[in-house]
Amino acid sequence: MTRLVQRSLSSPLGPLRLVASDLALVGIYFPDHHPTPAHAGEEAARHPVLDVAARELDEYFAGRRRGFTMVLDPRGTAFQRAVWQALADIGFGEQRTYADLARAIGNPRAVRAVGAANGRNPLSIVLPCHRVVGTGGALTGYAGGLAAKQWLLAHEAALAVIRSDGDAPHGDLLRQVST
Amino acid sequence: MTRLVQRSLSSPLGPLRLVASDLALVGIYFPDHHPTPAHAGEEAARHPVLDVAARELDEYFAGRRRGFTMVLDPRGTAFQRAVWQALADIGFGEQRTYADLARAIGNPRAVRAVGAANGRNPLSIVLPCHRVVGTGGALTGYAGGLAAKQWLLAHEAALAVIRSDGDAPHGDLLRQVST
DNA sequence: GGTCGTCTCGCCGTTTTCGGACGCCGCCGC
DNA sequence: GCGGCGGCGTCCGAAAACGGCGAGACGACC
Repeated sequence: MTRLVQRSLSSPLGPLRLVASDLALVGIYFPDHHPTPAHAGEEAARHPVLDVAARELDEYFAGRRRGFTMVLDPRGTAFQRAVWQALADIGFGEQRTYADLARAIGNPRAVRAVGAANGRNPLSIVLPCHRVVGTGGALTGYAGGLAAKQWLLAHEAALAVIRSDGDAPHGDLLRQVST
Repeated sequence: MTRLVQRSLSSPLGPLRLVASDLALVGIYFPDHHPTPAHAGEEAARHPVLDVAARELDEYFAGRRRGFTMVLDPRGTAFQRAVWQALADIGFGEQRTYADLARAIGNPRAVRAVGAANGRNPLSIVLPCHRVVGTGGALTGYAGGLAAKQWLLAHEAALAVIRSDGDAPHGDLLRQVST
């Protein structure tokens, strides 16, 4: 396996850890990511992929970006990659249910397995597993914590519509959830 | 799945249970076959496949037959069928090692898997898994018990060579092994 | 110093076990 | 009735365990 490098990126959700191979981004992890990822590597000052990823994520958090262009290499089983691929089809500000995703990959009864694969998504934010919720609308879970999921959804919702009433309120939501 | 029928056949190795579908023979099992097969069905008085199988097995045990002609339908995974197919290429009185079989199916490192597939051979005797031994010559295992394997090998060895000194001695070998 | 045995460990398909980022259904409170 | 909550059933994939092995590494004997 090719050597991995990493870098920390500060964000509104705390310091994110970006991990890359020579060619592609393989991981984006929250401070206390669950389950704890195995990926690790040495710190890299200059790195083509990490540089792009860091810039685009900064833009995303600043509200100036809705999609990403860096090369991705999400590593997992065939099933997991199928699920993660389906994630990529969910547009900015949209939402899907776990059942939706199961149908999308042609395995409509694999609802729970989809949930598990979602939980193993190594590229949080870029592969938008935060846009997947329960059929009833419940957030149900997130590797970076439900508060982070809520923040991301609010962030996108605020930008997805044409707003006339000032700034997005999602700064507050982070506190709301952590009861 | 098509309905299965069965019949018991007495043999020098005890009563064998023959199982068939409408079209083909799917199982030949020893009295205390290990692992216990799932196949079961109603007793059949007249049945085209079972009739042929019973006759040919009788001839085999009597030393008047070296190959079989009935239609076979060994049910298993793709890998298992590949192994069982390779069994069919081992001639009467010959022997192969598990490593030989692994090479034969083009997967030389799958030695243990070959052993496992061998153990699941549903058509004992007809698909001659008894002709497969360890590299060192050890018998290593048999669904009908090592004594049965030993008996079959001796039975074939005795008939495979042109003998001038009377009858085959394999009746005794059954006792030898069960120490 | 061979050489035979025993032990260990790598291999690989199958089987079993495990656990969950679901979702239905029923109960309870209103 | 209606909505919300909680328990349980179900259904998957993932991971670990399991052999009908075999090659190599040691040790203990001639």
